[in-house]
Amino acid sequence: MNFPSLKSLQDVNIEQFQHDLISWYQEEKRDLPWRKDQDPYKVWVSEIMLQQTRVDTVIPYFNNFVDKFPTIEALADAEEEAVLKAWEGLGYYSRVRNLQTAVREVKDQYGGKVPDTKEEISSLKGVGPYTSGAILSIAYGVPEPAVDGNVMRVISRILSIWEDIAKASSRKIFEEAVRQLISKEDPSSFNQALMELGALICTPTSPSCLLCPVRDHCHAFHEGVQQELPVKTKKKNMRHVHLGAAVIATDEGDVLIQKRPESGLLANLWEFPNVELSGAGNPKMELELFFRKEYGLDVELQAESIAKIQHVFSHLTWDIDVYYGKIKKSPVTKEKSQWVKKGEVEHFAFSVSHQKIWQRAQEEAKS
DNA sequence: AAAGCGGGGGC
DNA sequence: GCCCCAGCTTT
Repeated sequence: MNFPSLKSLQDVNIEQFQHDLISWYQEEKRDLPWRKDQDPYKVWVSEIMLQQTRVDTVIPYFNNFVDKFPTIEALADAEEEAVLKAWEGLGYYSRVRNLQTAVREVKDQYGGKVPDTKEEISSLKGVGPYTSGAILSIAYGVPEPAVDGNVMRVISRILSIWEDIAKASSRKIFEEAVRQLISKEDPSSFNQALMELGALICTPTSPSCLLCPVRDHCHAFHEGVQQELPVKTKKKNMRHVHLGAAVIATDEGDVLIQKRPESGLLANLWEFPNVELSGAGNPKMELELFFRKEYGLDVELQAESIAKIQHVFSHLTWDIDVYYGKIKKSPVTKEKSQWVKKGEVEHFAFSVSHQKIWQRAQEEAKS
């Protein structure tokens, strides 16, 4: 394959670059919980959590997760409900469902040992090009690239690469660059150093070039174009969905919840009954009709909504009108729905938007 | 190649 | 408000 944009590699003193980068990393690296050992399982968990998620967000989740599921075996044998609960609020929930699927595969097919070849590890559910390289280099010391958003940003500046990093095909260019730059003696520190540099120094906006340990190797800095790199085209507009949701409670202190479908958005998480509003009629009427048809319940909701909640996803926005209603307890006909005690709601995994709904409803119940 | 998939923080 | 974040899977 031909990489015309990598001619700048010839200008880089690779040995010196490795030394400057790794020395800085050894001196400045943050004390993070997944850096306490090289247990492949814990490296794996951390890398999945860190996908599209900041370090500060991940730290408490990681500590709780490895406390509850300390080994491959423990996670493989856990209930999915418990695993989702441990992931609650972290987002991209398919990550953890794929992780459990993959861990069970490791237990059954690899004797409980995380495989150490690119082919085997890449075949595991949820392990893509980045994660396989990260686990191989960090846990096993294999000199494989681990190219994430940080690395593309850093390398695009160092080598002055103007490819659009939003394109899937661009990743291979950066992998090839890293393959030539990576330290064979310490690929773990090298890969983590690139990401640490991207997080601490070579940031998306206003990079701290004057503090950069590899400034002397950086083409973008010498040309004064570090602010213009990387090139990244932007995404499309997002969709709005208008929902009506209701918290239905009995005098005995039960509330109605339901489980979302096993695929798609927020798969297998719990939520309060809700329906997409058509705009024909008012939300209260549409919701009451929905309860009659889907649950076989005659609900009289409060006339006014108790909250309007907007929740922004990466690809769509929910505008939720929240209602509250009291009802006599009676059997429900809808599948995957059930009455639960108010005090037990917290044992189920909800998306953040429905956690907000529950919080608001409890305030309403008190008043 | 493009779309679907969460949630939070920085500016 | 927009952009980004230690990306992967499905279509």
